[in-house]
Amino acid sequence: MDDVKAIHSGDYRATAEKEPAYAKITTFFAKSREYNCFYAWFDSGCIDQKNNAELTESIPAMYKWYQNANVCIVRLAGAVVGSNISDDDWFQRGWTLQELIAPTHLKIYDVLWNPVTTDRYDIIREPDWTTQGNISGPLARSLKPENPPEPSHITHEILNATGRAPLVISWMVHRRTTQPEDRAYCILGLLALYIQMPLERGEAFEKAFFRVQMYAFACTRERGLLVWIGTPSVYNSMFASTPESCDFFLQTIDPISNEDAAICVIQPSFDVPHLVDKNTVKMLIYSLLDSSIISPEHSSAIMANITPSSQTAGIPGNLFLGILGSHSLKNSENPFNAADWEWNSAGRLPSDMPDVLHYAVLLVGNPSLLDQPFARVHTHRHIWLNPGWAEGAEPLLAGAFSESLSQPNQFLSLYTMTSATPEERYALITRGLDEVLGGQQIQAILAEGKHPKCYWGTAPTGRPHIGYFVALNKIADFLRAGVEVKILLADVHAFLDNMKAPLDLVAHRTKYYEYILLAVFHSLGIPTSKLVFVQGSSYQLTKEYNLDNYKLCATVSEHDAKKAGAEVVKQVESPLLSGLLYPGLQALDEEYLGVDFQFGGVDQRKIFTFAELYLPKLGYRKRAHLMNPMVPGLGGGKMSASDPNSKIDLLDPPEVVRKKIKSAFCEEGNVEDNGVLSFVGAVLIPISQLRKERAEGKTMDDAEEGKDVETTGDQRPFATADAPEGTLFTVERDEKFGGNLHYDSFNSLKAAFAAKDLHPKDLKLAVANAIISLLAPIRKSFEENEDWQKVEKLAYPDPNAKPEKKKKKEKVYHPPPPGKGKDANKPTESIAAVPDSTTSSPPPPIVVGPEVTAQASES
RNA sequence: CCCCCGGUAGCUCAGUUGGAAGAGCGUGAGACUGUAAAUCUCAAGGCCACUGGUUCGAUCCCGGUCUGGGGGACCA
Repeated sequence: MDDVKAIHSGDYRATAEKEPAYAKITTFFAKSREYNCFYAWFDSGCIDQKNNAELTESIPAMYKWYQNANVCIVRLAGAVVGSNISDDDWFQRGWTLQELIAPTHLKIYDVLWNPVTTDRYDIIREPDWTTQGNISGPLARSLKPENPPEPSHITHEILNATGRAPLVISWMVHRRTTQPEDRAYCILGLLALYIQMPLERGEAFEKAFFRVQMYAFACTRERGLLVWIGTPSVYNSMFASTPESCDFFLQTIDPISNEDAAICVIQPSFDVPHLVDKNTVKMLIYSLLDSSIISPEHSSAIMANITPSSQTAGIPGNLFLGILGSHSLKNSENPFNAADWEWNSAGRLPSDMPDVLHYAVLLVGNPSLLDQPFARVHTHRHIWLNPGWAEGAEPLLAGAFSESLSQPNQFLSLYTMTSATPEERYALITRGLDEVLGGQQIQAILAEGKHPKCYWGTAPTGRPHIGYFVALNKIADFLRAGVEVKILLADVHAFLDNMKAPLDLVAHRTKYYEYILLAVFHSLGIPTSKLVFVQGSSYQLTKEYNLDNYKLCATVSEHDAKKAGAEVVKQVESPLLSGLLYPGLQALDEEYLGVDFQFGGVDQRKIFTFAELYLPKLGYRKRAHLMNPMVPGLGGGKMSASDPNSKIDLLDPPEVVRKKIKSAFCEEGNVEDNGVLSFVGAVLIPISQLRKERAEGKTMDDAEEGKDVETTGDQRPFATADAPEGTLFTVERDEKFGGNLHYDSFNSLKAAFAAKDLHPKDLKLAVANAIISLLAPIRKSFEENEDWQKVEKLAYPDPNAKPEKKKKKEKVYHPPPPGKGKDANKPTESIAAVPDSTTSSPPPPIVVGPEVTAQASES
């Protein structure tokens, strides 16, 4: 229909009637009338190919449009009645697949508009769920052989069934499109109705194919998408890289035998904003069972082994089903890295294995084959497994599966909750905090053996300062306690809060924040693979979110909104409306991020109580709130982002750090109003504590802490080599004043300072050195990362560079005539200044200014 | 849409019947203390929003523009 496109885009009024496409369209309309249709739709004329928004909306919907049409009329451009119509190009193209499959009533004409059969309809499919198994009509089941499965044989029942994905995808193997990415896009509607996936023209096929699978999976949880054989997508190894991987309907695949094995690897990518959850793993097991990879008798044996009714049925022969996981890998790295699987070398699952994994591997087959690469199944020789599993020697494994099937949320929790009691976890989660609201909720979650979810949000406004260490360090505690942590980059909030980040900067600042937060986490030894970064605008602009926001606006009084934001939202003389929305959005985030509690500074308290009050009024669950203490500013008062001297930026170079610490207010013996001392208590001691515990191996759930390959910088506590056991902070001091001082707690340090045993200057030097050592790795990663540096320039344009030195207008001084002017009543002075001017005529202008030339007098 | 008021140093604001721009706070340097603060001494900083006009001369008077605030717009 390329000719139609020409009409569509060109000036058709003059030439339209001469175009062949015009005749085609009018005939199409005439045929439509024969089927009593008064409205007709055709793709090339009714979708503006240049309008990306329209495309995005249309493409997934087209399937539904075809399905709901009274009749779908097809004209084969390369066939005439009598020839073999199934050779026509229409059966080879990608976009035409849904035209063949979706309609309830399909009528096919040849190139001369002769109907290919005398029947009113050629293929009729019943759409109703009771009759969807029916397919009839003269061309149904007769155009092509039934095997391999062919679209003209397929009923809607099959298309709606779980496990349909490989079938649908396999049809694309032999179909083609003009644009490579369309080969992926055109099955979107078949896989998931009503899905909205942004289309990118010129996108590489593999990326497009991955996104189609991901969106379809997110939308439908169609587990058939996980069933494929071949090379995994580079974007996410859950999914196939090409449609050919799903083509096992077309080729003979031997079921897994005792001499064979299959491995599936689940690896979420950054594009999938959640970790592999238990249900995904479970679904993968089912999809393996569904697939023809596993022979029926093995399949039933596995089922028997994992269903709760049977105890220890055992799997015949060497066949076994195993599961592994790792959370130490970076998304981009090869999951088959031997080093990352070392923890399995003990021959059993680790006792503190979390139920949320970054990688999960399901294995079916003969473990002795794992030392060799497989032809059909992607795998790698480096995986090590304990063969003992195969013989059912690990009854826990079977127990885990049966547990998982009876209680969907308990999958693998057998392994995760053995190392620490709920009480210990709760104590770890809440230690060092200023206040906890709704702690019982967290205790209840822990008591059930589940992992609480939390989020910490930050609005990308000014450059982050060292106060961030308090919150970020606390997150290490959360991870150790098995909390799932999301980091919200609240870009929308940054804009709403008095436009602290203008719209053109906010995207860059978000990126900048992501870089710097990652660098800080790495410098603290916190494995970032466990953290999920979420950008606020990724969900805060959706329809549902906005509707909830409006609901909230109709619930909250202006007075309450204003009060809730009083501490956090910048208070100005004439506040903007956006500031009133701020607390509401933050409340909704708890629901939309699906967390159990929110974590933030005590300055967030009003917003937190606001959320606790109003979220239930929208029918949502009330969340718990944890608040960390605030670090006071160096000059006393708040550490404010707007006052550069009250804060130290995370990227400040050592000289600046020393200078700022030096100028801080720090009165001898004064422990109340002392920013330097408070910083030791709020940041340095906790970090030291964390490092000490890590050195002692007390990291509980977070086994990777400090071992992450990304970890940068010195990870020792702030204590010198000569410090006694248990020292958390050493103050180096000149022998003249008595030598080094060692403290094992903040209280002892504070007491020493109050008693004036510890001099402010010594403290300042020690603190400055500690801060410098904390910041060094962050600065280093900044200097090594060119992208980050580019983003920094875009995010924080130099204000001094912007106003291109306004040229000064030359000033011409016109002395007042004698007797006039300000000093007229002091005649001696003015006459002395202009001795020649005795008349009343004004003196000539005197040009003032260094670079003034003749131009001045011209003007 | 109508009326009123404002825009001067980083901040809060003075000021001039039109005659080379001021304070307080803040900032920087120095002195005094084993840090800082306090105190003292010194210093830096302004297209007086933009743009036309009147004038020998405009931050000031007049017009326009931009921008911020307050009030009104037939309800009492």
